[in-house]
Amino acid sequence: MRESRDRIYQVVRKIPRGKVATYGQIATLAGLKGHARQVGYALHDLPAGSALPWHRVINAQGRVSPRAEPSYVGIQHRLLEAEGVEIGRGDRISFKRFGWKPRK
DNA sequence: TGCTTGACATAAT
DNA sequence: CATTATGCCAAGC
Repeated sequence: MRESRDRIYQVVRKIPRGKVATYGQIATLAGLKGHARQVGYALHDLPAGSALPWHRVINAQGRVSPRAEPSYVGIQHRLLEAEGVEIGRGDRISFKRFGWKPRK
């Protein structure tokens, strides 16, 4: 559904620079609680060249979700590092430091 | 209309 | 800490 997708985009756009959020969080904030997968769907449908910070959206394990194209994972890592997000060993990100805390 | 799939999440092993 | 199993819900076919 495009409406849900728009809502997801709206939330993703709110992620501050240098922070990351999980799909579950995005889904909840978008009012689609429990539809974490739809978030991934929406992002997959996201056209390349979009100004949406999709790279700030990761899974609950603190890692970049493996995509069809492995190359994009590296790109995402680079984008995150460029924003000040440190990626530890095993491509892990500390939510303790870089987790986005949205206000209810 | 019904089965399969998926940029997920959480718990168990 | 890595892998597996199960639950979840919507979109594709």
